[in-house]
Amino acid sequence: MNLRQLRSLCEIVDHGLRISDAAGSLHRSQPSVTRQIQELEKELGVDVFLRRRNRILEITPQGQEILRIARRMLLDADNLQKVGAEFAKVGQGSLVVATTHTQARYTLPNVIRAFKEAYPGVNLSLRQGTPTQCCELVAGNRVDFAICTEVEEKFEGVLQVPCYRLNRSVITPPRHPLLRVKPLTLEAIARYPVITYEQGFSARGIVNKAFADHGLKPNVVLSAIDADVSKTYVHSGMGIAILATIGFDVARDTHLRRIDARHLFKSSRLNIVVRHNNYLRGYALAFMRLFAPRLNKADLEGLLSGRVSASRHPVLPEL
Amino acid sequence: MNLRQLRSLCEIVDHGLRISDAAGSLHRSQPSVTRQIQELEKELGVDVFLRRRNRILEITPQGQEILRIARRMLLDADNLQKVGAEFAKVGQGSLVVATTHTQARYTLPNVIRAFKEAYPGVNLSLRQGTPTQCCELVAGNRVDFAICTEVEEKFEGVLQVPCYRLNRSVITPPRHPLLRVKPLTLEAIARYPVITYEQGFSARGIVNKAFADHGLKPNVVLSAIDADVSKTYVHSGMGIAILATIGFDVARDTHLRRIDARHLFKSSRLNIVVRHNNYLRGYALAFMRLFAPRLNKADLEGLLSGRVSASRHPVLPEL
DNA sequence: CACCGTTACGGTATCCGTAAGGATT
DNA sequence: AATCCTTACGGATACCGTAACGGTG
Repeated sequence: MNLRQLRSLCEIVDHGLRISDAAGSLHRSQPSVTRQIQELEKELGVDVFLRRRNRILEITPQGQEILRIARRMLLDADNLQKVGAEFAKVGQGSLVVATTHTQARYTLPNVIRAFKEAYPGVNLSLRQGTPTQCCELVAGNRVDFAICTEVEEKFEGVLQVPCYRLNRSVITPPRHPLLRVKPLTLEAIARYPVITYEQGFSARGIVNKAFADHGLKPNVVLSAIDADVSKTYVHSGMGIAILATIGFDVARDTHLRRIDARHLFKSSRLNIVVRHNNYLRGYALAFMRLFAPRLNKADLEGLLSGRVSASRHPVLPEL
Repeated sequence: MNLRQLRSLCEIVDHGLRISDAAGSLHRSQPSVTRQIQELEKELGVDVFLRRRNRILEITPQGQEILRIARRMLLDADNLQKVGAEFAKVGQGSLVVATTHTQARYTLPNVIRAFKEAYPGVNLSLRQGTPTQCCELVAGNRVDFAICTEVEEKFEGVLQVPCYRLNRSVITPPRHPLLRVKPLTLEAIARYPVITYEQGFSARGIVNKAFADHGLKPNVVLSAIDADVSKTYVHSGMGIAILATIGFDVARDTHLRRIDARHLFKSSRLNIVVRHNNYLRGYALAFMRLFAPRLNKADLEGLLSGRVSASRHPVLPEL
């Protein structure tokens, strides 16, 4: 058995069971890939694919099982490379972090500045998406880790480590009638057109639920994935926004007003999202600790290797 | 990178950093093994071993990290073979279970009888040892799983799944004065010579602690690893024995008497011990369920893959 | 000198790509 | 006809084992 064979297997599956496509992506000739699979099947003594006259129809149950293990092995092969890179050139390499707009724009700038200073040799890049997309990137090992609010779905092999608690605020234009409602109520908010996050963000679910629980139906005039877009429309008078408090920048958003609404909406958790059994280079752990200093290296490695499991309801600092 | 290189690495480490020995065990020439390591080091760009003039002194920290991952990959390679065997010949193959004397002799006979009937094609073998030895066998992937009482030490990658609770009884010859002490007390027991398990069994620790907590010091005249040996000496009048209740066979031990002592000694847990990320063939899971029907296949697989973590204090049936 | 790991070399087995074949839509 | 997987074949490559080499106790 052979890693090449396993790579072929995974690539075929990832390309919708088309050997030719897999071959292209592997930079191999197509017959070569065919043979890898044949030899794997011969050695394990099982059919991995269900064929019908020179055509692959589906993967067998055995194949599924084999695929799962193969993927883990390839991930480990990748990990070995990373270990090599880590020790060959400590502090040099690349780091890819997936995150949402809000975090990229409001939470991470300080972290990134500090990181760049500490690790000038690391090529840092951010991939932006919804929390769900971030988790998918982590699951597929396309990024080193993600920083985003929690996601309901479970992703195979993906671990969410809660770091902070995010509260909500209502953002209004200056002299908005809501500014005089004290304390702020959901009923009051529901009287005005609302701008908030799109489906797919946990915030959206929380906002919806809060209103629904009070038998209210907010008038959502715009869903955005982006706090800046939301604020732009608030400023233009289209409505008020319900955003994470961190999305309001006291220094720059002087043309807007913020009303704390933590008593109205459930807070959500801001997580670091990592892949199980993924080797994280030293500077990746350093980035995480810059983001959440309370994280402890040993704990994190325990979590990653699956030896320890995360406590489900830790006390989290607010951001 | 390839699996041969990783196998060489592990074998070298397992043979005390002697390449020649590793080569022998791998059925390869010694230069071949040397080259595997050189190529691995070249490809990863790290020194795995610290050499000093043609002699390997130790493994580098990088090497340690690499070794960990390599071992996991080789385990997975093994798992792939098992998946193959499983589907090629369902219900044929071999199963190796580590256990202690007491379980082999008193708990497992029924399980094994049922198993043999259900899977006549499986070559079942038992390896006997102390609980600690059983865990070591699991850790080293030398057995499929183990059934034994709990051990204090943590073994890397080894998972203990509690299944039953074991109580203690005092075993005496007929007409022993203790038989008239009701209720039985530790003070009463301490007046007589005691036979119990050797160090290394959780029972020994529990027994010692029970006496110590009452400021008593039992007069242990013999430590055995074996309930049958203990009973033999009880019968010969050497003393009374403190054993797991299951170690008393009402039908056959007519020449002995049993006094329930569950109120005096902490019960201990009887666990199934499995290795993390180990593929268990269908009949291995079947064996476990014959032993502990409350085990659920999906749960077990969840545990094995590390997705779920075991509840630490489940309610257990008594055996 | 016995032992151990590294280097050098020649033969073999493996694996790749090209080309051709058979089946399906 | 176009697409897709499989089989066949020649050449390059990788890998193994033997033998020779250099340190070490």
